[in-house]
Amino acid sequence: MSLRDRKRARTRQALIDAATDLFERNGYDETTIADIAAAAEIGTRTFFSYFASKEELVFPDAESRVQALLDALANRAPDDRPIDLLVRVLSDGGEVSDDIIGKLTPLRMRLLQTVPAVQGRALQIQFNAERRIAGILAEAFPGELDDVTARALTGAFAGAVRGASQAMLDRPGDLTAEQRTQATRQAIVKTLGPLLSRD
Amino acid sequence: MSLRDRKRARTRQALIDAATDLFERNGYDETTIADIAAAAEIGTRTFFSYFASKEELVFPDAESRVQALLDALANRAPDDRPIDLLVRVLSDGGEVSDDIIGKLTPLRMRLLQTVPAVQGRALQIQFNAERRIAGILAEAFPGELDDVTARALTGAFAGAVRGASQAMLDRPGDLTAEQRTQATRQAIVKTLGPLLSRD
DNA sequence: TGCAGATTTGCACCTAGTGTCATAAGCTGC
DNA sequence: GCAGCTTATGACACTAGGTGCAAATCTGCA
Repeated sequence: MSLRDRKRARTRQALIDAATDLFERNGYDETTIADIAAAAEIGTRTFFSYFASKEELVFPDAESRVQALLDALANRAPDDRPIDLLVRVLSDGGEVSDDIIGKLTPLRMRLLQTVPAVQGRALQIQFNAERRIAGILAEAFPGELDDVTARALTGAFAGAVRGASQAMLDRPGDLTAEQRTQATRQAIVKTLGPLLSRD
Repeated sequence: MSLRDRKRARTRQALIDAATDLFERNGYDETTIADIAAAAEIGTRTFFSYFASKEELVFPDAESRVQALLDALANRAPDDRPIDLLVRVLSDGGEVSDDIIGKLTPLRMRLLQTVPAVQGRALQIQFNAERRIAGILAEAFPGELDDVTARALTGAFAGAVRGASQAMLDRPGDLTAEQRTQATRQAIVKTLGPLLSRD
């Protein structure tokens, strides 16, 4: 990794850290890009060579996460059905704890529920991921799964996960992450059970 | 309906028409709100008392459509399961041809595929609708369906419909609306079949 | 060291969107 | 049909996100 790349990575991380901090302290809408850039000690204009918009800051590793999902789709057991792959790859709510549960993850949860722009962007990212996942799925099961059906299946599964997760977040009370995951999983099984069981 | 209301409705429609026209002729991004307001002969500031943003122009009847779906959920047969309600209410792709297939509907399709902001907003609208539908569903089947499961089920169905519809749109070729609907329906049945069949 | 290519950044500019406020228009009771 | 209230309108000023451009700066490499 060249000096250039290392420096760039450092600046990028500095932006994420600065933004996380400012969002938490002053709120998302109240924090301007100029603020963030200043905190990371770069020019305002330069910000946009790192992130295309303020929302992107909340999903800094979106692409690598999606890529990880796609890669995970590659290794499959001989008797895997499409749904088995989806379960294995997406069952943990799509929330692969890629980052080491830094300060950003809980913040993101909060912003998802409070800032429309962030929610919209998240849905878009997930939607695009679904498209790519379905593409791979259709490729992996030629004959068995045409692209429209693959898309429907992926959408159904992702929709169930998203719905259950969201409902859990809406539900008040002090539940541990463990409990939430468990309840989410249970709701999905209850919903899609017939699709999951063999024969 | 008072003169005030009629006038307001007329202005609102004028804005939609003007926007539709301008979007079609010059493109979405190239059309400014000032342009639209000028074409509808109102002040730029006044635009925002009719629509909160440019995207909203593309979904002028979103709220009434969702409301129609929610109302449709009310009349159910004695032996309807939750999934039966969802099928009946959402199976036509959520695309109730409420407006008389004016120029806006095909334009919306195009914008959905080309303008990220529009796509994001559409997903948000659908997502919120899912929340409300799930709420009604959970209420309608107490004991049987807790709110998390209701959300998962609604998400799954809506996700399947959305996925299949999107895949159909991605698919090139000159298919009639009829053919598309048919293929979409078929993919959904193929995907969710086990959930739909009784016992 | 010196050059080529990439990065940074200031500057000017455009558009979306909001707050404020004076004015105009519609409504309601008499 | 008029007085008084409410609501809609639009002008003005302003903030913030975002882009294009060109000069300045930095890095990689010979």
